Amino acid sequence: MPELPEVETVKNGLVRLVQNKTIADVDVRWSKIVESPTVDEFRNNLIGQVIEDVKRRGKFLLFKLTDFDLISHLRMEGKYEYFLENEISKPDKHTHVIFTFSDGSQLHYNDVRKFGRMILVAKNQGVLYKGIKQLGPEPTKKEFSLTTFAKKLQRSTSLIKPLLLNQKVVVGLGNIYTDEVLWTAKIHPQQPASTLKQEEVSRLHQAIIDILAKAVSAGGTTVRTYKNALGEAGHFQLDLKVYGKTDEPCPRCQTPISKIKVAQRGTHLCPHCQKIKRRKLS
DNA sequence: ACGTCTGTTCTCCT
DNA sequence: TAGGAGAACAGACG
Repeated sequence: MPELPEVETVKNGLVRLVQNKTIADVDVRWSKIVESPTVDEFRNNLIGQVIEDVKRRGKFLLFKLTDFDLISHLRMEGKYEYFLENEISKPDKHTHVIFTFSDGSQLHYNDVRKFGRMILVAKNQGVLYKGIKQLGPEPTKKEFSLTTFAKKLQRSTSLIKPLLLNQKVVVGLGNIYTDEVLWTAKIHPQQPASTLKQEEVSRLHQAIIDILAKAVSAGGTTVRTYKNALGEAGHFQLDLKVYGKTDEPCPRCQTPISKIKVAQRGTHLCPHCQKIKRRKLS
């Protein structure tokens, strides 16, 4: 499900719902969700811990506990759902982890495709976890330097779309926002990254910052099943220009949006606004 | 009924 | 070391 704006929205919901709650019990119903340590240690270490805060880094959630960091990645379809004691619903076959708090309320982790993962590490060691350590900057004006971005594009042999999906250059983009950002910057997804002109790099950089920020304000995008921790859909889907708009007119030039495959991912673009420019690879 | 599609990222291989 | 293919899994759709 989630790219950065959706994870940010889930994080904000979790802060409202479970901050300062004490974990009284943990039921792991699908053990592969817990990557490490063992399920027994995971459970034993979590019991008695207070959720002091919930943070986000890239698409990772970071629960800051009394003595541990709990890392959670939702991958494609992971969801958190919170229940007060008097309205707890029965777990279904997609409920893989249940946290019960000392006030009787529960937080369920649901994941139809079972791709999501949780990792429990020592306090403040979350940032050292491999998947987090290798992440690029957050897509904000403050963290995301245009000159560093330009240099990384220059040195890459990759096409621009797969490069943006790889979280090492900048975090937060997934398949939806990558298509949106490239349309906004008028760049073809299959343009080799090293052939972008300075002006294009600059437009792309700005589009990444702007679109992700706007999508956060809109509470994320719901195109299929995404819901935040409060069970609410996002509404950035109303602002999508190309994702899921195959054969609909481009909002800029009315040319029908086409859908192609790039790096095995469905990719939407305007064939008029986004043309591959034949340039020397430098 | 079956092949294809789906919001992610990790591992393996060249 | 970078980057492409395949894997992990389940369900919806035509």
